[in-house]
Amino acid sequence: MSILGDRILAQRKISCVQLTRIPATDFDLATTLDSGQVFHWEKVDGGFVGAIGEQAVYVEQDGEVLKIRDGEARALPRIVANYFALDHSLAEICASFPNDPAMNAARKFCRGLRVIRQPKWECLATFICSSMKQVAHIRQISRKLRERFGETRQIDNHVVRTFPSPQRIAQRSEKELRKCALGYRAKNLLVTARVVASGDVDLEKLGTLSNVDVCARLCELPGVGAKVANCVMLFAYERLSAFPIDVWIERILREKYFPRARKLNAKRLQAFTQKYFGDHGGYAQQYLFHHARTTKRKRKGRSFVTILGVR
DNA sequence: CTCCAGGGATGAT
DNA sequence: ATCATCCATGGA
Repeated sequence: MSILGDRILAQRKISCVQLTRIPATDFDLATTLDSGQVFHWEKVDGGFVGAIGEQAVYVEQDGEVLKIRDGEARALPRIVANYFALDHSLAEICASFPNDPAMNAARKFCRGLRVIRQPKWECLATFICSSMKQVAHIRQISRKLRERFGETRQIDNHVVRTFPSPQRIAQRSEKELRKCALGYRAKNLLVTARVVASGDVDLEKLGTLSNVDVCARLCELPGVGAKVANCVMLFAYERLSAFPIDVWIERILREKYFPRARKLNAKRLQAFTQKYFGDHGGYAQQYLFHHARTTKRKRKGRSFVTILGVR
């Protein structure tokens, strides 16, 4: 038989066999990976490849089952289930959302979206790089950081790069980091990496602190303000009440919850969201965010004129 | 081409 | 205490 034939057989064996199945009810993999909380997963034939920490993973969804590539790691099913937070009781969480038109529309639209558990440094570093960047840009920055400074992993015939450790980034220069399209964010990432690498701030230990204390400690880091801190709390510290307010969410809040209101500064908005959205506010926020960002095409009135006017 | 993006730090009122 | 400005970059 020809070499090509052998190769095809080998490939078919890899892609059809050796997939571990884990139950995943109330879960939508593609929606979750496209919801702007994680930025490095890449779509490949039928599924996605990416890294969970240091481990390369292939994962695809078949109804209420996740099929994952069983690599060397015995604990991979447990790692995947933990990463995608399959233990969150999503039905209860969604039922706890406020009952209002915007929230109901988002809840219906985002069915199966879960707030995942990300590695702390990776999440912190990525969101430091996220300021004034569109999701597509953040994906590109994440990819460049991984390509230049991360480590190579292999899953099937795909190459996956891990996110570089704080030590790894700490020993680069600001100029090197700027080559990853970071702009002014390079210095913030570099200084934060050096603070974390030095042990001056222990990201794991912050997990034992209260919400306000975690937020305060994170905000001491350069490039970390209220919004980034809340993203890290929500996506890496499992503080499900953390409610990040970015330009999208602020627009939604003003349009849907405070139509023609004056005197709405960031502090008042933040106070409202904590009280109104409650213990699972972070989930509610993520649903509102993804719904708005995904259905942005329908901007009304003047925008159509603008769109038609430009070529 | 212009617009704007999962903001934060700084200096001016 | 609140508000305005600047900061770099590239996809849409």
